[in-house]
Amino acid sequence: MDTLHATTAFAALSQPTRLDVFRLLVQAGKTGLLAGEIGEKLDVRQNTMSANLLVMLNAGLIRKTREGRGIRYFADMPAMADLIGFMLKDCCGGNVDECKPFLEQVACKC
Amino acid sequence: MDTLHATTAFAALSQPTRLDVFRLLVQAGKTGLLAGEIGEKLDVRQNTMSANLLVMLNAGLIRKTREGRGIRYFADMPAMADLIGFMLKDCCGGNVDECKPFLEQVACKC
DNA sequence: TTAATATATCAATAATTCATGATGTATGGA
DNA sequence: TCCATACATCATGAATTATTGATATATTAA
Repeated sequence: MDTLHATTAFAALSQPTRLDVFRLLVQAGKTGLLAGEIGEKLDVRQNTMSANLLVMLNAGLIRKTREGRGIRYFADMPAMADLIGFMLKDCCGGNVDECKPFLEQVACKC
Repeated sequence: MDTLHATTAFAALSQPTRLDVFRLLVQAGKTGLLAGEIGEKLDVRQNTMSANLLVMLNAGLIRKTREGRGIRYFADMPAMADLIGFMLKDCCGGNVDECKPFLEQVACKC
């Protein structure tokens, strides 16, 4: 992870449709979603959705596999973990006490 | 946190100088940094830095307090925790086993 | 092979974002 | 009060990004 990869990823997340797509895929977990399902859920035209999915693919935020006529998309969780790690590297000046309440707030609830 | 706030925050992080600023402030912790110090460390002109700091302020990623002639900036860690929480809401389809390795990767090392 | 379905690509316009020079404002010191 | 320091704002042109209609490609079914 470097600044270029990170800014590209954040740019991909900085557009409402794409952020919605990413959150849907995060919630879908390993099941993922077909491109058509995503477009239908979010009420976005086919070519617009395709362009947005490509932006997210290029940013390394999502992955895809063909499935018959459709293409199934997944959130790339390790990539997201990398991104968060890069952003928060050496956080809080290395002070654990300062950092702890932050970590508790971030922790996943599932 | 909603999609508008989140996309605004990600847009703020999608530009190299601003991402560098945020990471510097994360590392600075509660000490923060003066605007001038930030510009000097990153070799960015005064008005460009001021504009970029304003974008980050408006995005809710950083805070500031006046200190004599200078202005001291800080990363807003609770806001960042909110943002990450919004992005990862109901992650992994609620499946703890699927989620656990992700959490371990994200965990702060300090 | 022909048609239908699912998705991707292309070209073009509209909108947004960026860095910069110039200038304005706030604070502290002489 | 006058000046220097520290930072913010404004206006502008250049570059990037987003959406869309039209079209192309890949897969499956008839």
